[in-house]
Amino acid sequence: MASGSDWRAAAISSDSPSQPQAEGLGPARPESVENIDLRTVKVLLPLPLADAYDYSVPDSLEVPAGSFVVVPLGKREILGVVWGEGTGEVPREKLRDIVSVLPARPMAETLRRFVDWVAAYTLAPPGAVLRMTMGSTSALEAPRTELVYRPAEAIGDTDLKLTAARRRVLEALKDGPAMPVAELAHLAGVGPSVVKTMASIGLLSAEARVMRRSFPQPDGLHDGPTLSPEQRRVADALIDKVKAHAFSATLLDGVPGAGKTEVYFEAIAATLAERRQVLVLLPEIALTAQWLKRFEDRFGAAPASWHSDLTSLERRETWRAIADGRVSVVVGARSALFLPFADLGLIVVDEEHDGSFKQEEGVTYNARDMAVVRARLVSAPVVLASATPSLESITNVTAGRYGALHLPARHGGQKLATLAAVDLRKAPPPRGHWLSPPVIDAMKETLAAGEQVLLFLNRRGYAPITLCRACGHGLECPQCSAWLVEHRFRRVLICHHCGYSEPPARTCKHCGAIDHFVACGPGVERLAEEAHALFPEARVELFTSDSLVSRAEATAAVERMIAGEIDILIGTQMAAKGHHFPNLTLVVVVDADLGLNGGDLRAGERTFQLLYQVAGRAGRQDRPGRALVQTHMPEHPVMQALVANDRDRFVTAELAGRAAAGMPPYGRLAALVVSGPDAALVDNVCAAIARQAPHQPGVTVLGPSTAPLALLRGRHRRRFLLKTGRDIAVQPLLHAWLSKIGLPASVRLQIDIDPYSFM
DNA sequence: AGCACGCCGACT
DNA sequence: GTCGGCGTGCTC
Repeated sequence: MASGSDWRAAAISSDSPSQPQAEGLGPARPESVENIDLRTVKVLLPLPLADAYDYSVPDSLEVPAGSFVVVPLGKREILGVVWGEGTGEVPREKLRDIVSVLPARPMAETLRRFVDWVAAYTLAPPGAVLRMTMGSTSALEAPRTELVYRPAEAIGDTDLKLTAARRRVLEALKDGPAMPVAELAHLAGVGPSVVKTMASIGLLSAEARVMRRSFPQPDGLHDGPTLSPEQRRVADALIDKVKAHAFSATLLDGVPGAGKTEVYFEAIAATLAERRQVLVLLPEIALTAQWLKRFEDRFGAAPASWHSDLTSLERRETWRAIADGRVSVVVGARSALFLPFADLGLIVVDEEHDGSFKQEEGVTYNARDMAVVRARLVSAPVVLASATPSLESITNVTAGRYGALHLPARHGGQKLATLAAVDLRKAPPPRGHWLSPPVIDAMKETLAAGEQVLLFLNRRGYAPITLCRACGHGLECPQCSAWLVEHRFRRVLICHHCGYSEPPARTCKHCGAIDHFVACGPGVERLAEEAHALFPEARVELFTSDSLVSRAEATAAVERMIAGEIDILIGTQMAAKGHHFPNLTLVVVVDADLGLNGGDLRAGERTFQLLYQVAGRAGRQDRPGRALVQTHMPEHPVMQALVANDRDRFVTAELAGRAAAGMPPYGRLAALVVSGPDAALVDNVCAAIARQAPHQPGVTVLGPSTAPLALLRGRHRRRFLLKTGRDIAVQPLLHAWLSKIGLPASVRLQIDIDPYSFM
């Protein structure tokens, strides 16, 4: 895992701002005799270092706070940001001069404070957070240039060389701007070599021009959809918040189809009218062609998008355009939160309940929560939109920390799907199969009516475990303790945690038995096989991150589904998000218990959210859909609320459980993961950590336990869970506790504040 | 994050 | 004998 969350680096950093000055030194800047004429500044580097470094400033340079500067570090030169006055704590002989200041506008103070805030909250080194704001390492490299050509000043005595082609080139340039080769050659109807030759013999002069991608400007002037009176009221309330130019946090809550997107689009239009910038955060998976099309229909142009598959050139162009204020709307996944907006006027977090806003590696932040922090720092409104708000947000509304706007279901809108549990104890599927008889009957009816079926299962691959029937040995990843998952279509065994893969073998390494491997448990591929066997005529398709590798493939699959070219769609989480399939009338949750029993705090919440979304989307006006939920525990309160599709009842049941357990949102959690290649050494460190564990009211330390993946990428892992009351600040507590622990170099300690996944 | 330094295995 | 693997430590 990235060393970005190595707390040792962070620990020192959160100390030093409060560190008293050395004795006898002046209050603001130490001024010992030899330092009196030396200007120094703190420069934060985009590296996981403990803190900013001091550098001396040559007389010729002006370096206001926020300046992007090149500084020497060891024997290389890297880009950093001036973070403030020098500390004066570094001996003069270690100080080195800043090399240069980049001609870019300095990083805004609000963004610098945001970096510090996120670093302090997540206990990550500030440099690791800074790195996220720099977008890509090359974001500030000199912009690309291209050569443009204009007629040379004096061409008097070169008449003899003016061929017809050359004349056309000069004609094309007459009175117009200088042009790059390709454009000029095209316009003059000549080959590029003509232009090049003319430049080399002095008929044309060339100069370098900065290339800048231009971004189309969305505007709010296009006609929006006609809003219902309720939608208008909610939209107006959001517009007022935009116009206030002040911080506010608002939960925008409404069932699927109630018009949340249309309503926050109105707030976006209002922000554009104020000539300020907008950031829309979406879960990676929800940034779909459908969403972009809706945006373009309303605003006449696409927003700038920021996601993981941008090329480095696109990243650089987009980053700079945002910093220059040439981009007015950015839509992106969580990392877009760290972009250098010139004048941010509104943040929207759509699908705010979605777990993918939580970054699990490196700096472990939750983009939804940090969006509220950034909005506060820039004095702008933030809107959290969801049909199934997270329990955290619901609690924040109840406590008065966030406002709430509710969109009622549209009158005459589509009917909700009917939900029913299928008790797997009473109607079990045949051995080795996963679809129960009632589900198969429902599938038959649906297919007979020419309608579509979605089988939902959150297990990739063919089967979660492969066992040897002769000795019972399961196939495990050699680097992790996770099972290897068979991907039968691709003929490989894959570790879903580290990506390790190997070809399927016929011989068991443990007992030597040949061809005794057997797949255990359900996976989407196996489900596809079962569906195919049951309905040989039906067109079955997989919708998973393994079968759809690119954005384009995913889009194409969605289009095939809408066009009715698929009868049975089988998918993981990916299939459940953001799509509306009008002819889909049966949704089957193949194993709802997977979500309820994983020892995962939010499993029930996720299952509920999934079903609620699905229930709101399946079917159409004349033929409402239905959803069948296969479970072994239909009497579980969460399952009952789920089948009743009763959000309030679910929230009440789930919150009661959380309160009883002192879990979020009623308490705070932090996970500590200790890892290293030597298990005994890791255990020693854990023993030391356990000995120093804080004892105070409202604080519980659980662990050490072997982390759910006891061996990950060759490192043995142990986990502590720190549980405290809401009123306790976790960071100082962790700080005081862990600063007493000496860590051997090979052992790493990672901290995850507000963990999501318990894996 | 890089990059060097350092201490153990197979070779131009 | 050295070339080179990556564990460990440092960079104002």
